[in-house]
Amino acid sequence: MPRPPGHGPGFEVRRQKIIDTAASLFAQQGYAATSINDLGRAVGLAKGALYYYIGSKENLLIEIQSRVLGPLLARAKEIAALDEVPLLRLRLLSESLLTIIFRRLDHIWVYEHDYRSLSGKELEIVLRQRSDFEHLITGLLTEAVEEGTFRAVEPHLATLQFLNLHNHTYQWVRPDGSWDAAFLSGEYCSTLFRGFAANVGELPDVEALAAEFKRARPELPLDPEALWESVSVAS
Amino acid sequence: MPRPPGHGPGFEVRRQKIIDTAASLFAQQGYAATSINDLGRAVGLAKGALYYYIGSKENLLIEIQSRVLGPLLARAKEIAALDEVPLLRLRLLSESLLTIIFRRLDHIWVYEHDYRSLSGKELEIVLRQRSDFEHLITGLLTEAVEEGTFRAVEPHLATLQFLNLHNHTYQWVRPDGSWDAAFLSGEYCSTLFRGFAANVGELPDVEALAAEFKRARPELPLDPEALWESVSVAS
Amino acid sequence: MPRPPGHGPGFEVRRQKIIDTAASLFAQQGYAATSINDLGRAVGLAKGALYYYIGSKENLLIEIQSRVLGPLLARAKEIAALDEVPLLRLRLLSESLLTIIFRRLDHIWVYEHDYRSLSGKELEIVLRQRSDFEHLITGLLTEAVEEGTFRAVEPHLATLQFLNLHNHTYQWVRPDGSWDAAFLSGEYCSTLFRGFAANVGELPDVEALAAEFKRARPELPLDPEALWESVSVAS
Amino acid sequence: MPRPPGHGPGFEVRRQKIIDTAASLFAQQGYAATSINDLGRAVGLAKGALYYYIGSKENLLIEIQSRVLGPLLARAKEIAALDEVPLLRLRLLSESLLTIIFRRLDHIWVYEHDYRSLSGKELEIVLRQRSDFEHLITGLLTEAVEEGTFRAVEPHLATLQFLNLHNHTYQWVRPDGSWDAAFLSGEYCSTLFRGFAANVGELPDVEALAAEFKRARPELPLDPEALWESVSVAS
DNA sequence: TATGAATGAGACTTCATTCAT
DNA sequence: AATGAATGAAGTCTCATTCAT
Repeated sequence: MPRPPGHGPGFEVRRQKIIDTAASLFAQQGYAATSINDLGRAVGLAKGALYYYIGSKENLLIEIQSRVLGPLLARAKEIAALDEVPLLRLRLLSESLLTIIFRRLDHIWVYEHDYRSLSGKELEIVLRQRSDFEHLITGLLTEAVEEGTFRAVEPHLATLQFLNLHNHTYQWVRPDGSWDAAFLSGEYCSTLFRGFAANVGELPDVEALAAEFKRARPELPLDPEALWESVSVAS
Repeated sequence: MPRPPGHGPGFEVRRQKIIDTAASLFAQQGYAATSINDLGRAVGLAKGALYYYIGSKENLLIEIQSRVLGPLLARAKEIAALDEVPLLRLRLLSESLLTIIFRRLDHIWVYEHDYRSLSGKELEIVLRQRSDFEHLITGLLTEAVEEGTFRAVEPHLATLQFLNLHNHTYQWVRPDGSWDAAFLSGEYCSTLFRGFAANVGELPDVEALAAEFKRARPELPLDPEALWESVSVAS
Repeated sequence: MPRPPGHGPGFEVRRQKIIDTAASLFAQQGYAATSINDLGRAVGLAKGALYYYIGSKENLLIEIQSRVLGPLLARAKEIAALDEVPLLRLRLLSESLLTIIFRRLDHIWVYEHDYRSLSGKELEIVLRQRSDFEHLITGLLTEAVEEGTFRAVEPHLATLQFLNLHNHTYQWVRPDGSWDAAFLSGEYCSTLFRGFAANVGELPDVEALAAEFKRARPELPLDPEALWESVSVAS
Repeated sequence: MPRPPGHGPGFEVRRQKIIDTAASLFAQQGYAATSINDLGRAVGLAKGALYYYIGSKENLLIEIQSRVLGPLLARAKEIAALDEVPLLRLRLLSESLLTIIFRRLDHIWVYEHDYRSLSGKELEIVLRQRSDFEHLITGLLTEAVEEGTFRAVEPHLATLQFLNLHNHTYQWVRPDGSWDAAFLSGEYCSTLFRGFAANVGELPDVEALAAEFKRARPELPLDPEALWESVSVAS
């Protein structure tokens, strides 16, 4: 959502910093409870100048949502399309999701908490993207059932369990704590895969596969840092 | 936070109805986005009269929080104290939690979403109660590990998985859908217990135990209706 | 446009006074240049209370427009339907229009000046009503041409001349000056009727007819006071 | 209000174009409702540069007013001083006025609508010029009465009728419609002259006189184009 | 018990204007 | 000659709360 033409080189940089600050404030106090004045104070800019950068308060919310959903969906699609067993792809997708949660906890707070503050059209877009993400997971789970790795769990309900487990993490996680995204992903997947398994003894060693994959394909979609940066600055 | 003495008999009844309505509105639009005017319109009372009943807007939030946490904690303590195997107690606790979620989805929305709108002291109380609830679960999970039913999962992390799975349910559940609390509890516990099991083949048949328990002890803590009503009206 | 139910008896009275004051301020400074604060100061009410009465600033404009157009159109329809010669009806209509202009010069200023500040739907309504008014005049002028009293003037252009002459009056008229609506109407009609006449010598003595009509039918549509009051207070 | 000396040759040209654009925008949306940003977008100039040319927003209004009043008054004085019968001079003046209205409808809208947005001193100047214009007309009408062509109409009231008829035209006229300034002038003057005539049968054939005058003196004050251009660019 | 009326702070946003570069 | 950036006042409107009746 680039601003009208005719902006200096510093514009976009500063704009991104303002959105960063907004995400942080919204995460702490909530979108509705954060005033434009608060934001202005936090970034050291008068209200007028603020609007020069942001357009509107709701715009900030939109930007934050797309900062989360953009990289997430892009990454998820890449992973889902890999030529690997479904469990590995689920494991990679889990780690990507948790990585973003760890990396931008404030964005995730806003994403999870305040998406309903969006107005009609923007809300639709966000909801559709969320739905797209869900369907990718459902697809992978269905594959795992069909190939016999998982017992006959209902794919939709299994998807919801996958999402519950991951998406609620933002409520308590501390990015600087002793657990990181890779570890948590291993734990979550361990629980889910055993829980869904047709036969626990026959489950592939997903952690080994994931380690191998990361070693063999270090460039690709496994470092969320690069993707996040690229998307958020360009958005 | 009951009103000073000297109120007619209808006072408390009407007050509870107002809180019900408030919970519904807050759940739909969010606490911050719901005005006292909205509430007045919804209950058919002018603002002056409304304040006679509610004291303040934040008061409503406090009431709603305690309506959820009161019965939940009371129930959970009863269940944790039962003389049954840990897995059955976890299963009963799971169903209680989900039952409340199904029964009072609007309260849960507010509970999950807007607890951070509380001011210092009230927030502390809520957070402590939440922590108490967590510890009950951690205790049961620890028991299951110690008796060898579960493998050596880290109890705290296992607790968080249990809570993630249950607490995020409010985001998508439809109380009038095809799934009920008992079914969902069975599914969640199936996933978690298999996921945590030391040996899946040796897991007790928790569903059978739960059915037997409900048959043998129909009166006590398994019908959340009675408890909810008693607590919410008296609170 | 009555306010939501549940207002005391003084509400409507005060509301009308506020609209009066608004019309006066808008007439002096223009709609866009008059702030709600100005209005609040003028009526001695804080902003909050003001909005309790007015709903929105644009609402004031709508009310003022309808205060003018309501009585005007009602009166004009009555007059056009009278069983009198076209020239008398035109003369009566002229006097009604000028009477309203004299009586509520501030409303007319707003009506003529700021109708374009209305938003889409409300603007449409006003424009349609204006158009209805025009068509009544066109009808009467056409009658006068067809019966041979007027020469073959183009009715549309004749209508526009009638309206130009009357509607621009608000720009300079002083209600407390030496001319009143009846006099000015006589002058305007004298100019127009002679100007349009097929044969000036054969024109009826419209002033005599008007005097006779007022004497014979004093109750009906010739005293704008009553109509104005009734409409404006009830609106 | 020319800028301080030391401007390049293109300065004045560009400045005039900006005022043109401003007149167009003010006419469409009103002076108060048009922002400097709107103007900047319309002329393709950033705000800083805009201020280099315009000085202030009110300045634009002043320029537009004087663009209308300058040529109008100059022309009117020339015409009033002609050695022709009063009715011809009135007819020529009418056509000049309507020609300007047709030619620069947007300027006229601003002129008629927003002159009250001027501050004290500038407003005075405009009002005096308007008054000067009126007096020229009053003079001609008085002549016509004194020479017996017109009946004993009150010159001031007759002037106001003349002005009402002409000045309200901007409200509905379409410059690209089927009527042009000459035609409309003929119609208006026909109505007024017959309306004011002492004896309609003895009125001179003003249309013939006007045609003759235009043929005999094509160079002078009858083509408003030249005058407009000269005045507006030099102002 | 209940109401309508009033308040004043504060919300989001726009805008004319200035100025360093 | 021109720009992008910044300001601060002011604008419209909402809202939790209070209070006389």
